[in-house]
Amino acid sequence: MSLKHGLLGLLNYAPMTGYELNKEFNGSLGYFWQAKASQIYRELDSMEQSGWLTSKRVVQDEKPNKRIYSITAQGKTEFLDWLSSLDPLKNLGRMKNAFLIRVFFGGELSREQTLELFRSFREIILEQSKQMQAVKDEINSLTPDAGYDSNKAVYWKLTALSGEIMYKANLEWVDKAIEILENIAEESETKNR
Amino acid sequence: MSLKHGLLGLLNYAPMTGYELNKEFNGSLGYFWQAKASQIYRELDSMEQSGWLTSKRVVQDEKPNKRIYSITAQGKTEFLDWLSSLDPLKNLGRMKNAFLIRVFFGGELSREQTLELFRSFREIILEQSKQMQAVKDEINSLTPDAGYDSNKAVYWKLTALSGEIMYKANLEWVDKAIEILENIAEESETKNR
DNA sequence: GTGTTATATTCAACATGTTGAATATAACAC
DNA sequence: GTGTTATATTCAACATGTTGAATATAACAC
Repeated sequence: MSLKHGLLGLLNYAPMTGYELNKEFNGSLGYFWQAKASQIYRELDSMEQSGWLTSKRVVQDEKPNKRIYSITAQGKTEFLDWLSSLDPLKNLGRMKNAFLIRVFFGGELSREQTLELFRSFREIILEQSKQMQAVKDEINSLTPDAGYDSNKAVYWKLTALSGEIMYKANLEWVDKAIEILENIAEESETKNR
Repeated sequence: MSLKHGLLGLLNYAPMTGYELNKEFNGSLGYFWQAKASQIYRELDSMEQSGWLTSKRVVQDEKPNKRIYSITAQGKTEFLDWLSSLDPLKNLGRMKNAFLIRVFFGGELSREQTLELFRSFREIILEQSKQMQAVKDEINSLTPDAGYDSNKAVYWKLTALSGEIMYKANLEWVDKAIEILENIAEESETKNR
């Protein structure tokens, strides 16, 4: 139930339309949880039915009508309960990593093919880690004016730090893996001479 | 489509029943991709309908009947195509991390509450990293007899190495986070004196 | 002038994942 | 003797996630 609660948390800051939420989401939570706009709208619907939100339709002339969502008292309770509960932590930490499934079956490919996979993967991780770094710099450059809240910023920085450390570790692993595979390739070449 | 292809890869080693596949899965791919038995049975059904598998029903006296699945030529092609394709890599690397959603909203809780969250999270990660370590030791102790295949083992070791490095990085982050939060707590205490 | 982006949803169809109940017997643990 | 584990699926219901089409206008870029 992370997406619903993430949206609830954003609406806890201020009422918003689905469109605005989608943008907010992509600029913050989106770095560690992905969701399409169509999913967000559907979740908002279901949250309203649960009584966590209310919505007001605003008629506009020149643009499509919009619907502004606000969190209810019940929604706030739900959000804070979820946020502070130690229970759902148990399911966390278990990582899902589709690339490792392919690595696991690497023996079915040639060494050149697996090396190519690893090199492509390396580029993707490197690209993402650069984006992460940019976000980190942005957060660190926030100044106490313009809605800056040092208490919130501490936690935003911690999420960016996690991204930084995890990408670094992933790169370290890819590099080690490439090195190992290249050495094996060389060894068998030497043998074949 | 990782689960289907993961199961395909296991059936590429040998024909198996859903029950056996579930056990195999939990002892290997399950470390980086989770699936319930009921999901596995359903996927097998759908894979058979796609022509990737065939199944044979085996009647047993004392135990429930079982169904043995075998990979087809079409299934093998599908598996190898998936394994070597560079295309699906693009969606990878994007991490989903439900704990970070909660960290992001840490400002809504008291410092003691967030510290409690981090400490609980630390225990969970530590526990999982120990399990990972046990698996790593197991793989490393494999010897060339008993179905050991040094080419496969290289890749199994690489998956275990990834787990090791990622858990280590996650622990490094949690420790840093706890340190940061404790220092802030102290500072505000000092101010309040 | 032509194409793209921003605005603001809604909808359908399908894929993937979770929870838990139901069935039935043998073997092993305490 | 009583409870748990292993064997071997099947099923229903629901939750979550993905893909892509549909609608309509204004503003900006080249």
